[in-house]
Amino acid sequence: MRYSRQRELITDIIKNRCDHPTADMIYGSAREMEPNISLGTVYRNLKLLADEKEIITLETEDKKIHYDGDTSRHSHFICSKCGNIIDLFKPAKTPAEIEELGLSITGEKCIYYGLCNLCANETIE
Amino acid sequence: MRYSRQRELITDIIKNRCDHPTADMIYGSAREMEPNISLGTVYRNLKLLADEKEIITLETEDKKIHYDGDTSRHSHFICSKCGNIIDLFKPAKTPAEIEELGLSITGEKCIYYGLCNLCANETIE
DNA sequence: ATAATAATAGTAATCATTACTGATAACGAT
DNA sequence: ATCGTTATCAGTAATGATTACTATTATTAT
Repeated sequence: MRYSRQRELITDIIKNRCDHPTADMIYGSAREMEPNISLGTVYRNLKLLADEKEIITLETEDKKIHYDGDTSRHSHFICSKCGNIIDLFKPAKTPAEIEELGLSITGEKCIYYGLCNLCANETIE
Repeated sequence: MRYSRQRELITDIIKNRCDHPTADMIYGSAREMEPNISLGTVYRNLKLLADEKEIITLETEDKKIHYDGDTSRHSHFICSKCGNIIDLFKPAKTPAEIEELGLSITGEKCIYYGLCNLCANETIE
């Protein structure tokens, strides 16, 4: 894999964000530094980085892939009202039980749904 | 919500399958009973049933929505080779911990990835 | 520096899903 | 039971995120 300025930029953007941006959002950020960068380049590199396990993908109900630069074991909480994605601490509870079935776990995606604090308060008011 | 023969058929199909079919697969099954049923009808009713929480959706890496007629708390194991989806027992371990953060959980999606038994054996041979 | 070729910008194509439209069917009121 | 209202349907067109394609540019080993 050759070096490319564009890929380094995309990697930096994801690794330095604590939200879970879509390709389009990353494209927007990238254009601030690299105005001519192509959306296709963003998608191609996101897929590359995901294949290399440099980043994680989250398939959500908004039909867009969200990317996460934090590859440590952790799960996510998605607000069912606003769709906001919040990082949760490492759960990793049942894997042992699952491996007793003969299934070897190489990754996990654990998502909980509900209202985030902001939206829960909104509803009350 | 009015009764419709098509919706009943779609509901029956999902509830009586233990796999996690896509809209297209359900459409295929439905056409065996109802040859003129429309793909749009299948999609519309799947969305309706999901909104009513009669069924569950699974957003996976194959970019297709998979549907699950079992709405009881359970998680899924997806083979990263063949994409096969296997039901797992109820994990539901950390919700209490999560709710301590002030987040109220109304649903969860917990997916583990790895090789299913079939694919694991294939690799060895 | 040069050649070989990975990576890019820009655009076209793909494909799951959704929206639209005129026809059909469910069902409460008569 | 028929009628009128309107949800639902079949069929098709549109949408939109993602991927593929192509000519050009940039990286890197020699």
